[in-house]
Amino acid sequence: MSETNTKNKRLKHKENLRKKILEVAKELFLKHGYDSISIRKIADKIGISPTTIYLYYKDKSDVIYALHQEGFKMLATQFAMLRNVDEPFERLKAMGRSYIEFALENRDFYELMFIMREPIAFVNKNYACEWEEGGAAFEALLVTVADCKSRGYFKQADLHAMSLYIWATIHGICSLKLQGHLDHVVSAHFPEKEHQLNLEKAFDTLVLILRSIQ
Amino acid sequence: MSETNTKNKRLKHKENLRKKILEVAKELFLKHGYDSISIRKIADKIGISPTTIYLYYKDKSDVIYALHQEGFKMLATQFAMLRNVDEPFERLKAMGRSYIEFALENRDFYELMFIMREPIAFVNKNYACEWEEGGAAFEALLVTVADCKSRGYFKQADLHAMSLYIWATIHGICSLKLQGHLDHVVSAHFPEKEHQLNLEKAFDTLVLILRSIQ
DNA sequence: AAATATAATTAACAGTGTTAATATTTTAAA
DNA sequence: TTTAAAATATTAACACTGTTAATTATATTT
Repeated sequence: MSETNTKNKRLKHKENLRKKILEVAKELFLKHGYDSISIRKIADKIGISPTTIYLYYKDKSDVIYALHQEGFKMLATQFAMLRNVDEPFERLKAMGRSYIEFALENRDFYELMFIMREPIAFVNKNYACEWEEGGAAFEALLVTVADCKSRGYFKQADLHAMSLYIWATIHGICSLKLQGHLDHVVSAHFPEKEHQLNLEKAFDTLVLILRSIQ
Repeated sequence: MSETNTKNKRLKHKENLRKKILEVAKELFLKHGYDSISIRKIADKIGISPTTIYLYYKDKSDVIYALHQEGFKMLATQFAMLRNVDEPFERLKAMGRSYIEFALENRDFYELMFIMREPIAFVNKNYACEWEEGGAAFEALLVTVADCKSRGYFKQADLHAMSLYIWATIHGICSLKLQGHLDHVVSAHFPEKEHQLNLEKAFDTLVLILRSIQ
């Protein structure tokens, strides 16, 4: 009885400290960016020794991968709210807007999830399996595109290719925006234009095009 | 006479060492990736002291920015070969293929040029102007899209928005491919498909769509 | 040849991730 | 309850990183 009790306490403590490490890592990440996530800084903030962290995470990229997973949970939560949009093309548009909104409001997380190589390199070398969270998000897109097709949209295109294409386009828009390329290049050629609108205009163009190929 | 001569010699020596530093940095970059570009490693390879590099480049991000510029020269060279393609839509397709080819054959350079934040942060903080090389590449796209429009393509869409959209789409395809997301996510859902084709299929979808909205 | 620029170096600072050896604390058995 | 064992945490150290200030060496000019 008391054995299992103490065991549970230890397990709970382990879990708590593991969570605490992730929490502090997230705090550093959101406050001062990716580069200032440091094992030593995390340890200092918690009040433990840097090496203790290695008892809870394999290495630094393990911590970063945990952060990566956090981000996908956030995105999944946002996507889940769109399930009640019945008309598939409307849902597709809403997903696009939601994705862009996520990218703009969680820039660092988006970078970690879709731009940086480190987290996916970690999962490749350690788990040797696939990328569950990302796969789930892509599945949501696939289902919606399939629904669109069943209602007469995108007749000429392959489901697989079409989904990939849509994701690539919206990711491209977000990626260029976040890295500053969008405003930078465009302002050089269109100094009079309002930069904030570039992203919206690119998205509207996608919607326009998708509608026109119905 | 002899004064200017010795002055020239010194200037030449300065230029040569500056070039040598960049050359070695490029070598390290291409052989072992971005992360193994280190001031100390560059210095060791040349046989000079690490601090000497600071007499030729402001700091590490200055070296990396120089590498960044190298990449844009390479891309410009590749684009220049397409000027003789007369039919604008054919030229647009060729540019897209050329861009993708560049990304696949110079993965590290592409990452440095369009994905990483460091070089553009450097130019922002130091030159306070714009991003010439990138601007030139975008201008080439703009001109081609304008030519397409003048021949009846993309009637409904704005030149500006359309160009941005095309760039974003192709960049998105390249970006997802290079970071491994493309194959990773898709293979989870389509294990039987050939991964190499994902990129081509996404590009073909773009071309199909662009043609259909003529 | 001496004075003066220029160029390059050494030494040091303040960081980084990570490992091996050691100490401490907690749990289980005698 | 005391002792052996297991789990947990720490210190010290290694091998790196970019970068700066002070110093030395080299080349140019007076």
